[in-house]
This record gives sequence, structure tokens and C-alpha cells, in this order.
Amino acid sequence: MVTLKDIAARAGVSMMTVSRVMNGNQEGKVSEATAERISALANEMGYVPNSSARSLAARSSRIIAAVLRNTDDGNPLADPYSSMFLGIIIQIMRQKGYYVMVHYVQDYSDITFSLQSWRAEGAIFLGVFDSELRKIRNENRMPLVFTDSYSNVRQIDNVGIDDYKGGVLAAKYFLSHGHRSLAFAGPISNFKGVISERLAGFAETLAQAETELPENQIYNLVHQSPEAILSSIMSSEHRPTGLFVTSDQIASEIYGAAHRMDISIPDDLSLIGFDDFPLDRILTPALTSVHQDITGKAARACDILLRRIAQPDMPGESQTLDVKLIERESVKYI
Amino acid sequence: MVTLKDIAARAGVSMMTVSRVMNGNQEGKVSEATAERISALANEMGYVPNSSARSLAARSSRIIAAVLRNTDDGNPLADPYSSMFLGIIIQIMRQKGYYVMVHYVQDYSDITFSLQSWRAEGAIFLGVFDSELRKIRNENRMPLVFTDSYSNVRQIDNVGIDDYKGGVLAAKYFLSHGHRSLAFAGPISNFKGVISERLAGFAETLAQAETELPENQIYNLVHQSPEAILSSIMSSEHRPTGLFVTSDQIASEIYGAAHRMDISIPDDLSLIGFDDFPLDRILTPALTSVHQDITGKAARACDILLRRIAQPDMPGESQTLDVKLIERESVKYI
DNA sequence: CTGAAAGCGCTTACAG
DNA sequence: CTGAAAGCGCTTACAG
Repeated sequence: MVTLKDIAARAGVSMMTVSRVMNGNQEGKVSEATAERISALANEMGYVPNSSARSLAARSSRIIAAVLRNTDDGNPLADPYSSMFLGIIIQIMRQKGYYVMVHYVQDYSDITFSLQSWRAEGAIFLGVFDSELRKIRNENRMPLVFTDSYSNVRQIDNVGIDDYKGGVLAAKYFLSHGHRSLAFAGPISNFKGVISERLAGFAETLAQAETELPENQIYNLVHQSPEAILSSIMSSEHRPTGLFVTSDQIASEIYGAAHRMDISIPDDLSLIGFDDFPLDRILTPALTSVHQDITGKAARACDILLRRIAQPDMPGESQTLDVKLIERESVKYI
Repeated sequence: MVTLKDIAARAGVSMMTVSRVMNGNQEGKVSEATAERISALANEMGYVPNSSARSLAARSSRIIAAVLRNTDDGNPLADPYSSMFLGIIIQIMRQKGYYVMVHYVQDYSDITFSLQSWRAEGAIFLGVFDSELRKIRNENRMPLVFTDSYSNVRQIDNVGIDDYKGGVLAAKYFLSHGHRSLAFAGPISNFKGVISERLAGFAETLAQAETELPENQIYNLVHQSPEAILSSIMSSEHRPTGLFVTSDQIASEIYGAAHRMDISIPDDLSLIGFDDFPLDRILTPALTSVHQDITGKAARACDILLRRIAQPDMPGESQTLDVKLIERESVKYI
């Protein structure tokens, strides 16, 4: 491997001069003549700077950590949401001269280790980390950007979407199409978060219109399979005519189950999803879904992180992107 | 940040002793009593080793590079194939104590820089790099594992699938269902590779059965849109009854186009895809597809790379995974 | 505009 | 079983 020392020796200058040239932007700190000569030499010798050495000496790694939760039931990037999000992050960060290291973490202690070991300059968290958020921040005093957080911790950097409005839009759309008995399905937990907000927006809008969303038509996917949910819906007394699910991933599983159970969407049951994946367009019927701008979300997360790195004492920033309903063919007019 | 020195000072031993304890596996090189004492101390002080320093001193980074081609039309991880593959790599490598840095490369020089700068211990290439393969190897003398390579360069480590057989299986399936006029669509190039092999297997099997695959029914997606292809097929003289496409991604675009153009699959046109994505099951009609084991492929790529790192002079290893046809509902019996 | 010195936090290679 | 010395390849902070 070619080092600064090697180049310095061949050029007859000190390491420092070479270092200055390699780092560019030294504006007038090196004479142009020598700068050019050294650049050419470095190029010719195939010099590639050693990032570890740079990182150690400069105490700046140029590494950004992308932190995903390790779902032990398989591949965290099998989910289109995560993979698209991560894809954009890598693209933007690379362009800004940062390297992206991806970490799957099981629990809290993994996070500290991952971030500190390579002295990451910042981290973006994909997925919900609210329950450990305070601890994460306490132990990792570097720029951190969270996504979809509904944590009470103040002054965190976060980018999320208007989940409540998403639920409102779904409800209004069902109402405008004459539905008067509805159901909801998602991975419900006890914590305030994207799921509970989407449900709240949905339920409250229906309540205002005096439309039913009975307790037993709120299905928790943590406990029940799509098949179980569908058969419960279809055999209900006041059979719901529409189902709102909290992701297109879930919606596609509902399609699969409905197909196997010979339930027709939207004739037997109307469906609204969430995310607006490209997939939605090619399903039959094409899926009506609440759109969120994943690419924009990732870009904003990067933007906040980069600004926070440049200016650590900038005030905590939380951005909330808008959502909209994309009308397709999975909701029947009753 | 806590350093070895800090711990050494508090423990009243030398840095070397602490270093030995932190690296474990020093079997009898440190007395058990001090080892335990130091471990406890390190834990209590919240010690996290500095990977840059380690990397620099030990000349071993524990970093694996995952190299993807930067498709400037967008997000390299929007493709389910790449994201699932990458997801598995990260999971396995993390478990083996390696860190994964993801690199999108535009061209050849990007690769060298990416791999050398952090002194990656090895790299896995996702996508086709055949045209630059020789140069990549010459300039980067570390363990490299390629995927889906049909390069003539000898002794490379590669993991691929039996693409030719995939084409054969699709052809045979169409034939067994009474189809006698067929079409093919994929991103065709002049190079020998996965696409040309799938086409060859398909075309040669049809030729043996004296079944048509006329030149003008071999569509190049680089030049034509799914819509254009469908309208060309539908207006052909000897109208093909079946279409074989080289990925499920493409198949899903065909579904979309067919839907818009009011062409029924499989009634107007039968379709076979390639990859067997989870998505296939929820399309209507469910997509018949040639299955490849992406998870297994990724696991094997990791396995080869890890063995090559441990044993650099092991002979070049090329693994070819089997494929099989998954029968669903997108091919009509004629 | 250029350079000599010290140090980032570790490991290697040796000595005991 | 333990340690002192040197060095990995850079940058920082100073001096000129």
C-alpha cells in the first residue's frame, strides 16, 4: 500500500505537504506548482488514503450508521419500506462523502457498541426505538436521527409522517363510498406510535360520523393471521364492508388470504392500505392506499443529520411529512 | 472515551494485559484472576474498543464491502432481489463478527477506492461486473466473491444459478401446456450472462420441439416498454400465446401494462417469470415462475468469502445453485 | 508556503 | 503469565 510517506519521499517534500494536498481545500496553503506535482504523483502511484488512520488521528470517521431492528423471523431488508429507505440513505450519504455501515441490532446494548466502536459521526434509526430512546441518547452523544418516533423525549431529531391524518383519510374515503361498518387491522401494541395514531385517526373520524368500528373489529396482527381476521370479519353479525390495514405489506397478505378463501376484493370486502408501494398498482384490484413519501423521508433524515453534524447545537428538529390518499380500485361504492 | 490505557491504569497492569483480556481467546496467556478483574472493570467503565485503532495496528479491519451497481435511475435497493440478498449478507456477517459497509459504484475506479480506503477484508459483488472483472481483481488483491458471473476469467469465486436450466424449464412447461408459439422479453445485451443463458435455454428447448420463437418475438426491454411489447405481441401474425420474462420484477410490470391494456393473463397471454418473489403468490393470477434461492445464494457467497479470508490460497470456487419451476396460475392449458 | 514533533488507540514482536 | 518498545498511517498544533 502506498502511504503519504512514500509520496513525500518521491516528491522530496514532507508528509505534511502531501497530506495538505490530498485533503484539498487548503486554499493557498500549498503552492500550486507543488500541489499539482504531488497530485499527479499520488495518482500515478495509486494512492488511496487509509481511512482508519485518518479516522484515528482526526477523530472523525466519516461513517454514518444505519440502525435497523433485527427481526429474528428473518431478513430486515425483505420489507420494501426499510430497503427503500436504506437505499436512499446510502445514496445520499455516499454523495456527501460519508460511508454507511448497516447495523442490525437486537437490543439496546448492541446499539451503543455499534455506534461507538467505529466512532460513527451520526446515526439514522429505521423503525421504532421509542422505548429505549432515552438510554440510546444518553450513552451515545453523537448526532442521532430517529424516524416515526412518538417519544416524549424532547429535542430529538425526528422525521415522521402525519399518521393520524392517514387514518382520517382512510375513514373519510370509506364514508364517502357509503361504508357504514368497518374494521381495522395492524400490529397493535400498548405504546403510542404510528399504529395507534393511524387507528386513532381512523376510529375518531368514524365516531364523528356515527359509524361503527366495534372493539371486536379491531384486529391485532400480532395475535391473529390474515386468514383468521378475514374469517372473523366474514362471519360477523354486522359484517364490516371495509378494512383498513396499516401497511401495504399487510394488505398484500390480505389479498393472498382472500384469494385462497375465495373472498372477492372489493365485492365482498373493500380494503385500504398504507404506504403506497409500487406494487399497489399491479395488484388486482389495484390497491387504494395512504401514500407516504419514503424517498422524501429518507432524504430529510439525511439532511437533518448532516446539518446536525455540521452544527451540533442546532435546536432539536422534528419534521412531519404529509400523507395523501391514492385512489385505486380496492374500495367498492356501496 | 475509555481506552485500554485508562483501564490499565485503574487495574494497575500494563495495556498489553488489558488488550489480551479484551481480545479473549488468549487461553492461559493471562491468569484467570486478573482476566476476570479486568473484564469487570472494562464493563463497569463502559469500554468499547476503537475499531479504527485496531484496524490500523492489526492491519485487519473486519469490514466486508457489499458492492452494488449504482443505477442512476434511482434506488439500487428498490429491487427486491438486491435488498434481500444484501439483507442476508449483513445478517450473516454481523453474526461472524464482521461489519458491512455498502458501496454503490458508478464505475471501476470507485470500486478500488471503496475497497482500499477502509482496507476491507473482502467484498461481495451484487450484480454483473464481468466486463471489469479482470481489472477489479488485479487492483484489489483481497478476497472477492462475485455473483452470477459468466466471465472467462479463471479461478474467481462465484455463486450463481443454473440460468440455462431456468430457460429450459420455462420452455418445457409452456410446451407441456400446449403452447406452440412463444415470446421472450428481457434486458438483452451482447454479453454472455444470466439473460443470454436464460434465453438460450428457452430458445434451444423450443427449437428441439420444433416450436417457434421467431426473432421478432424476442423483445429487448432496454429498448421497448412493457406496453410496446404487449401491443406488438397481440398484433403479431402468429400471435404468441406465452411470454417468458427474465425476472418477476418485469413480470409485474407486464401485469400492470396488461391490466391497463385490458389484456387478460392467462386467457389472452400466458406468462412465466423468474425469481419466485413472495409477491408472485398475491398477484392475480398468481405468477408461475422459475425459482431461485436468493437466501441460499447470499449465504453461500458469505460462506465462500469467509473461507477464502481464512485460507487465501484455497482454490477458486464456483457454486451453481439449482432452479425449479413453481407452478401457479399464469399459464393457460391450451 | 513548509516542516518537525507528538499523538490518536491499538497490536506486533520481542524479552523476561 | 506480564510488560516495554516500536509502529500502524494519518492529523493536530505549533513553529518558522
